[in-house]
Amino acid sequence: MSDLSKRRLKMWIRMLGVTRMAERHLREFLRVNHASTLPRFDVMAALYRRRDGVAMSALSRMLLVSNGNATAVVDRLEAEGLVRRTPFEADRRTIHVALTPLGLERFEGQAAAHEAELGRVFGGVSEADLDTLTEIFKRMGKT
Amino acid sequence: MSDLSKRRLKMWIRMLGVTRMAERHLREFLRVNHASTLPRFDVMAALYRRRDGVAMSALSRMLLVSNGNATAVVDRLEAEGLVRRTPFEADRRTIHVALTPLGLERFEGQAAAHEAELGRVFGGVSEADLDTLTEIFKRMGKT
DNA sequence: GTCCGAAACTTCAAGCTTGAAATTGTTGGT
DNA sequence: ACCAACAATTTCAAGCTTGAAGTTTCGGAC
Repeated sequence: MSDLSKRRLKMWIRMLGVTRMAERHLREFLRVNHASTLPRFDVMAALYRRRDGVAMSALSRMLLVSNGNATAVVDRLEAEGLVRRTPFEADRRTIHVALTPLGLERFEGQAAAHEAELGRVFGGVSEADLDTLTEIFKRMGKT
Repeated sequence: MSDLSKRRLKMWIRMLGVTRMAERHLREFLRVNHASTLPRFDVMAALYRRRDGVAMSALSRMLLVSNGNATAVVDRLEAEGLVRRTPFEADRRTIHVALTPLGLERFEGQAAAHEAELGRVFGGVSEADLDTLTEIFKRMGKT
């Protein structure tokens, strides 16, 4: 195998390591301080950005997870009263999901804490590195 | 919240996106072409690097997963005959896991294909970006 | 030698995730 | 109006993952 493909592999392994570290830290944080989980937080964050509600399919596309997965997480959030499903009249196949007032309140509490926690996870990263990463990831996303 | 913390959040979200894309692509590749999964591949890769076998605890530390998780994946690989558990005489609490000849053969077949597949996933990334990322991730790992 | 705390694994329940199959609704061609 | 293809969602089985509790073993204090 070429040297280039070895370098790709090395980069990927390191990237995976950093991502797992950060996820582990954030999962622990949500569990201990907010009795929640990463997938729940992700769903609520997506619904927070689209306050008017989104279709289930749009939700799973945003989060890059399968449809069945989105259904399962939304089921649990709905059972806890944090999220609401509303039938969409114009097309009765689709269902709109949105945060309930309780969900909104709960999420806003968690979001600030989550943002602060990221400071603990990535505190050692220089501002220059931060912006370099964002730039490169942005380019990668377009491919 | 500070501008800095917003930039951290932005970086993290993009990083997560890229990682999920890549994982999804690789998972699909392993499923279709090798009837396998990412966790199985990860375990076998770890065992390939430590050909003489490792303790279960060392394995889960390498992979950044819980002990229970390592047990479950090794159980399945063992049932398929790809991996072997050997009691360790010097300390009967620990168990050594190693690839079987079949597992070794199977992994070598997959590893080259996996490396090639990474070329498809990260083909659009310039060599300069590749090395920049590796550098930064290396620094991040040390924190 | 005995006991107690720590270490290495496994087990377990609950939740997460996937991909495929099933269900229900829409739409366009005829 | 029919119906076949397609689209949105849910259901399902299987596998993944975690954190906590349980089992066995080790090692040091006494």
